[in-house]
Amino acid sequence: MEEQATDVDLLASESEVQEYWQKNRTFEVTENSTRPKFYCLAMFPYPSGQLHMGHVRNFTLGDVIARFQRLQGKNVLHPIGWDAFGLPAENAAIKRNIAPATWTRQNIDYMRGQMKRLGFSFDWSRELATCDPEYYRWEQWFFTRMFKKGLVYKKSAWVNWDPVDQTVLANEQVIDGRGWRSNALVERRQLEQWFVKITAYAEELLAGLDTLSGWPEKIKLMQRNWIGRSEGVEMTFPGIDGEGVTVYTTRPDTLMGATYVAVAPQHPIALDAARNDASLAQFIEECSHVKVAEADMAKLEKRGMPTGRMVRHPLSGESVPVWVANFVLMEYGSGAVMSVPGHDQRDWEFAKKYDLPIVQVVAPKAGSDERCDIAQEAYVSKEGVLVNSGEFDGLDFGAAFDAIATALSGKGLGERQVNYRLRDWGVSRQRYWGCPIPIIHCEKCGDVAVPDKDLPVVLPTDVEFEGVGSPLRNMPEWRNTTCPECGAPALRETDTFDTFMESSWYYARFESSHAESGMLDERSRYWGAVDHYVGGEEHAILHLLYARFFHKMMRDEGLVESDEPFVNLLSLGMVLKDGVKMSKSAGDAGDPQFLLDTHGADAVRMAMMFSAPPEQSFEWSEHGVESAARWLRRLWSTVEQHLEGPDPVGLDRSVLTDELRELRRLTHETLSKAEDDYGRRLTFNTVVSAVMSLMNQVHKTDASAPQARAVVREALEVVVLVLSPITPHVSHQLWQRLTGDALENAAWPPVDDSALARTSVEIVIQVNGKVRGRLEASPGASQEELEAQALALENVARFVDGKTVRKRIHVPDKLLNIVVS
RNA sequence: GCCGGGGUGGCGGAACUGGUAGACGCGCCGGAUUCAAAAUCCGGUGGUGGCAACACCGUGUCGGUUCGACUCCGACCCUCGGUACCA
Repeated sequence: MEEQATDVDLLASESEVQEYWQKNRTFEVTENSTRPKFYCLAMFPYPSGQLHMGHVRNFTLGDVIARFQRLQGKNVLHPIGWDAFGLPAENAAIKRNIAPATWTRQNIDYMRGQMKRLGFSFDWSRELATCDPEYYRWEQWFFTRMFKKGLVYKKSAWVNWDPVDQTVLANEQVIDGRGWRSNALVERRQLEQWFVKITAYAEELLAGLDTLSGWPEKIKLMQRNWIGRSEGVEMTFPGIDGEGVTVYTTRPDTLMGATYVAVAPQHPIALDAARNDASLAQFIEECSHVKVAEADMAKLEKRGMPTGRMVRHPLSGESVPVWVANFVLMEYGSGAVMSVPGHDQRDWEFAKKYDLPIVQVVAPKAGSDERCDIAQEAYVSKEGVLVNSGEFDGLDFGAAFDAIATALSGKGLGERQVNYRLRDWGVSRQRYWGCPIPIIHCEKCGDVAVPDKDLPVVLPTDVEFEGVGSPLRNMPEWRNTTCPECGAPALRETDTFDTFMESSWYYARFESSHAESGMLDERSRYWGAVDHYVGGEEHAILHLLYARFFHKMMRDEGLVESDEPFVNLLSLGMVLKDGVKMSKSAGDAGDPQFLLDTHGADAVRMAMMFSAPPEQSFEWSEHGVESAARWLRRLWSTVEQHLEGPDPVGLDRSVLTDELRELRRLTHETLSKAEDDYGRRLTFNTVVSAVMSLMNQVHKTDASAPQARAVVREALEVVVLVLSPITPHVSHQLWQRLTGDALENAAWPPVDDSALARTSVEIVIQVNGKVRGRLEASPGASQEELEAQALALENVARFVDGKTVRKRIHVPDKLLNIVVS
């Protein structure tokens, strides 16, 4: 039936549809709808210059969900904005001598154009950029609330310091221990910085995960592990000739096997000991030339040195040496650990290396088949019982934990304690391109919050930025101010916020778009939590945890009502290019512009959706785009040819041929599958393939008879509608032609269950689990019936004859397995 | 190092609850159309053996559970993401 495809100009057609959307403000939403609300949000992008295929995937997936929910009759909020502060703008400023603000605004303009070209159904009236004073003003306002509440404090923390550029470096700017521009050996330095007490919410952040049934288990598991709640004992090893050392352990049962104590290189006891020990001082100095990152610390060769100090074992009273170890983190716990080389592999290796004693205090229970040879490796199991532990011998893990904790408590040297791996959130950045921290330092009054009436503290944008030193520190006219409390001359804080601050609440601001009366307004009550949040799996921990934390702080401030910001989460795999993730640091690899210009937005969107299911990472290849465009042109010409025929007659189900019944069954199966894939499974690749299969069937159908035309018409309408979330431009045009109505008025049609009924099913016949034949049977055929027919099949008989049938497994309407011996 | 994923034809992937492995598409091969080509349409396509019917092998590796394993369990290899200052 195929004629040659008419040459449809997909590109011209797309700009026509986009003009229509713009003119009709099709996707702008208000809060007074009677339809149920649905808030769909894809993680907003950093304006790095141009979109890459990772963005295309992210926003297409969000758009598909938004458009599907509209077809389901929801009032859909689908906003977009820009995570506009950040490091790359400063890098660009240095490299190209362009102000960060100018560079950022230019990038936003270009990327907005690309997004419009991709046909995303955003409500553009709600667009925001986090570098707008109108936006960050409320972040500053909120920070001062938290400051007054005591959720914000200052403490000293480590940074990577570039001694040549006189600047703090991000971890990614430190390459092999050297500054990326200066190539200077980076040092660790301590600076006074602002922290927000996320640990105060650790328990709630952990418990809240159990309520998030719409989140992938793997994300919740990662967050649980990140928070890292543990139950243990904090105890002190009293000093002999100086200070004692406090340690935290989750294995107090092994305490009698502690043969030394290891402290971080920056631990006070280490620094003190180094004063009279040049080689120790040298060792500590060497340890300071490691990047602040945990991964780098952990990959270090484990090294240590004795401090010469001794402490007393809290129970045995024996002298225990204190060592400095480069793998002990000052910022975790008390910066010291008790070392039990018999029952901790890392301690075991350290003890072997430095010839420290290894004592076994736990042994496998009698009759256990656990391996235990302290000479070869540490025995780390919690299944054993205590030995060599005096009065505690014979106790298992639980009993020993209790007994030793009680003994320590009795001596006043230790207490049970719940500990978290989670650390407080350091929000200070020694950067220019960020939101100014709204604090004023007064010599008399200390750190004072900027009063509401003086907000926002606007970041000056007319700066010379060279990447050396801090521009804000060098701007006395900005920095010098007066104390809001006493009126004396005072200085502004020159640090800016971590950009995770801005991305922790933007979802809420979209709801109360452009509110001038406050951070959020009553519109946030209508929209509530984000119903579906879409974004890359690389944000599984930091961004999503900070946003959950921020939401709870906003709730406790009376700004939002829900406990969690994101009801459902779709965590996307990476789009890889040559095996690595696409990101701003990967340059402009994967700019979709050329593909948009040659094949159009629908083809790019369809190819992207068809490539892989959302959670999966995959290597991007352009090959699918051309074939998607070809497929869409063919769909178009098929619809056109259909419309050239006579007007359709009404569908009469009672007179359909088997072939037409089959096509109708496939049509309604596709409809049913697509609804499930869009709404529940979120696998849009399988929607595309189901629709392709249906079209293959349409092409095989002889559509000359009136009833055939009616069945084909139904199939074409289903194809156009079902595909419309993915290919909105083509669907818009074809729906108009098929139905005479606008696509945005369309509703998802009901599945006709009667069309789904089958007249016969294929049964697979197995012998001993191997497929030996198939047969057609009526649905519901009995096992006896099927077995008789099966044994009549030559190939089945061949494997059964001369053997004894031992068992039959029957899966109704699917399979019969005959087990013989 | 630690935490969390992933590994299926030449390629992207499908198989949803333990029940036909490879749907759908790309690529490739053959055919139609064409003076010829492009475009388009039709057909074939996991490997090995066989004229064929069909058989054997096959979902990273090794082992286990089961009538039956891509799917469940154990060990390992490779790979990707995160690792608190990239966002």
